[in-house]
Amino acid sequence: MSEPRDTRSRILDVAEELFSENGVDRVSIRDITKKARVNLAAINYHFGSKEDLIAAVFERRIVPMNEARLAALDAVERTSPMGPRLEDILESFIRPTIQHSGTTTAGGKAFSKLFGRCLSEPSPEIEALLKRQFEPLSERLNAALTKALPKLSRSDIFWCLKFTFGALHHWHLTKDRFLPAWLAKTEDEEQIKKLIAFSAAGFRAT
Amino acid sequence: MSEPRDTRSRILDVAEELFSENGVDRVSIRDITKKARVNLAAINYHFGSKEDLIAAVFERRIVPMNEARLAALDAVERTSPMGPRLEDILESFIRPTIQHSGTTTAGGKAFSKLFGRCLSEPSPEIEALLKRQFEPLSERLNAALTKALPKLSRSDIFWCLKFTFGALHHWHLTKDRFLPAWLAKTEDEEQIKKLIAFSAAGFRAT
DNA sequence: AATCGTTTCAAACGAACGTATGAGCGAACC
DNA sequence: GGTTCGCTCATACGTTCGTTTGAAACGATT
Repeated sequence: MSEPRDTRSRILDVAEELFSENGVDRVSIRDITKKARVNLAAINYHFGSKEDLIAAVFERRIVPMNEARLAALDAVERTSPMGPRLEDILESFIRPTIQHSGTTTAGGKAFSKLFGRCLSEPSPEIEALLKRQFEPLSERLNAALTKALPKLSRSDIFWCLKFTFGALHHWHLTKDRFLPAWLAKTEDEEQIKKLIAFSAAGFRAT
Repeated sequence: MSEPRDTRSRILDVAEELFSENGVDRVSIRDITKKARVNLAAINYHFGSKEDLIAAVFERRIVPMNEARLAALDAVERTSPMGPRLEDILESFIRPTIQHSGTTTAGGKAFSKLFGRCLSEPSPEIEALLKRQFEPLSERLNAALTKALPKLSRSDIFWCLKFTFGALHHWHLTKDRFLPAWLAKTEDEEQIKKLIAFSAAGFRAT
C-alpha cells in the first residue's frame, strides 16, 4: 500500500472515504489531514476551502460518470437508429454508476455511498453542481425515452425516471446496510440487471 | 397563526422544519431556539441533548407512520384472507407516507423532505432508530409479498422492496427540486398511484 | 551559488458550536 | 403564606471548527 501519489490526491482519496462513511458535515478538515498525513493547511492551500474540496470530491467521480452515461447513450442510439430499446436506455444510465464508484477504501467502494448521499446533501454549492451536471443528462434521457415510449407523456417519463433514479441511489446507499441475516450475497452485476428489468417494467406499466 | 402550543412542541415543529430544509448538521441549537422564540437552554432542558432532539423529531413522525402502515397491511390482509393483491400491499406501505408528512411549514410539508433525508443520515443513533422502526415492518411486508408473489425468492422480494423504498424516498426528497420548467404540476395523490403501478410492474417483471 | 516559485510546516485566530449553571419566576399545594 | 416544583432566563464554559499567517524547506532554473 504505502503512501500513494501526491498531497492533493491523498486528500481527495481520504476525503472521499471519510465523507462517504460519515457525511461531509461530520468530517472535519482535521480528520482528513490527519488520516492523509498531510499538514492541516494543505486543504486550504490546494482547494481553497472545505466547500471547494467537497465539490472537487464529488466532481471527480460525477463528471466522468455522467460522461460515460452520455457516451453509452450515444452508443446505443448509434447502433439502433430507429431508437434504442427501453432497457438499453436504462442500462446506459444505470450501469456507469457501478463502474465509476471508485475503489479507494480497501475492499469497499467509497463513492458508492457518497454517490448515494450526494443527492440529499443540502449544501447549495453541491445542489448547483448536481443541477449543472445532471440537467444535460436528464434532457438526453427524456428525449430518448420519449422516442422509445411514444405513448407516455413527458411528465410521466420524468416521474418514472425519478423513481428509477431513486431506486438506483437508494440501492447504492444501502446495499450493504439494513440487510437481514438470511439474505444471500449477490453481485452488483446481478442487481443492476434486476434494477433495469424492474424499472423497464415500471415505465411500461404507466 | 400566533404562537401555538407549548415550548416543547414549538421546538419540535421548528426543528422539523429547519432539519428538513437544511439537514440536521447544518442547523444549530441556536437557530432552532431563535426561530422558535424560546430560550437557548430549552432544548437541553426538554430533550437532554441535540442528538435526543433529532431522535424525537424523527420518532414523532416515523412511529405513527409505520403504525399506520402496519394497520393498513392488517386491513388489506383481513379483507382478503387468500392474500391481498400486490398493489394493495404496496399501497399500504406507500400511502401512509404522504398522510404523515406533517404540515408545520406554512403551505409545505416539512417532514416530507426530512423523511427523505433520514435514510442518508449517518448518525449512528438515527441509524439504530431506523433499524428498530423498520425491521418489523420489513418483515411483515416481506411475508405478505412472498404470499402474493410465490414465484419470487425472498431475495428478489427484498431487493425489489428496496427499489420501491428508494423510489419513494427519492420522490419525497426531490419532488419539489430539480424540476424542469415545462413540467406540469401534479398532485401527490396522482403520483403515489403512479409509483404503486410502477413498483407493482417492477415486482411482477422479476 | 544565488534566485525564484511552489509546497509544507507549526502555530494561532476568531467564530460558532453544544452544553452547563444558577438565579428568577409563577402556579400549585400543604 | 411559606414552600415546592416545573419551567425560563441570561450568561458563561470549554471545545472544535474552518481559515490564516509567515517562516522554512524544496526543486528547478539561471
